Amino acid sequence: MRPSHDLPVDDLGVPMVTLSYLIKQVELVSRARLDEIVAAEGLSTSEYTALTVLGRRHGLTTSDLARNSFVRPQSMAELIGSLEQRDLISRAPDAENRRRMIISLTAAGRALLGRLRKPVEAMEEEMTSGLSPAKRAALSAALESCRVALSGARPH
Amino acid sequence: MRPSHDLPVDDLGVPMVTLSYLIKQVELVSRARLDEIVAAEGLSTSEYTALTVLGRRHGLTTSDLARNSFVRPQSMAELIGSLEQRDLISRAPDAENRRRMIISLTAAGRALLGRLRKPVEAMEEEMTSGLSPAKRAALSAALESCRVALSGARPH
DNA sequence: CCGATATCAGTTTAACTGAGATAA
DNA sequence: CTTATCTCAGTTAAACTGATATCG
Repeated sequence: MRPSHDLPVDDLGVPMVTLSYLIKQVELVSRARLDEIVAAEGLSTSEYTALTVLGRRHGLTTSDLARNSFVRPQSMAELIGSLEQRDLISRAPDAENRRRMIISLTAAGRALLGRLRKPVEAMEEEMTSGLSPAKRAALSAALESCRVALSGARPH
Repeated sequence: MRPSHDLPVDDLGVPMVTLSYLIKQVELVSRARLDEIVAAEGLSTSEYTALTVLGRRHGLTTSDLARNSFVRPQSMAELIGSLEQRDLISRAPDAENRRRMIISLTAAGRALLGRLRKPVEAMEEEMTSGLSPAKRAALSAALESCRVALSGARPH
């Protein structure tokens, strides 16, 4: 008899890996690759991620980015300050709420993202090389479903 | 005309989110939930993860676990030392290689994993509540394919 | 007055690098 | 001789908490 504290097993009794463990493992390997790619442009992966979010959505503040990355505003402020010093982003007070400092990519920031586009796409191509286009699309859709189900957040 | 440094867009010109970004986002939300769940038993998510790996595979050392989590052996040694002090794991020299210290779960460690099984499963159920069983299975398979494609392609 | 944002300051944590001993 | 493991020690990086000011 199997004790109740055993890990979940499949039909053959093989210990199963949880979905969150699999997600973490894929995140670890893709993160390691991304670290190398963006380091060539002097960026950390966290900085790169912030830049891509800023390239996709407009009118964001440091606090918005902090919530997006599950860190405190003070932590994100340090990262943003570094990007600002390097002229990859700029900030300007929101006309409607002068407490908010709206962040924008500079031309240099957009150019940097442009240089990283191909190598990042190549890494993702390699990562999904075992999947048909349909399965890859299903993977993205399933991940988005997981994100929404757990956070209740609005779609991108 | 769209400058070459623009981010990828879909057929409607909507900026697209990369797969690695989606994976990171799902990892962030599931990680936040897992943090809360395992904190009830005085664990960090990293500690919980190490315990689940040890519950699934036998004969592992600190260095093995470090490789699995992409950290240095010294970092994993600190985590393992803490689990050992709490009697959740024990270590014994490998008979065939007395330099290796093989880690095993103690009865207390297995019991702890047992107590966490249901709440963790409940979180994953919630995360995949928008997916059919077939789609959830496909998600796991696709993630495993991604992991192998990226990590199998490189030495070390 | 309250809530959100920004910012300054100090602290903690979890990783890191380096060095040295031992076993196969 | 080389490589892998373990361990001790110090360092760094990136988060954290706390406090303060301002805007709406």
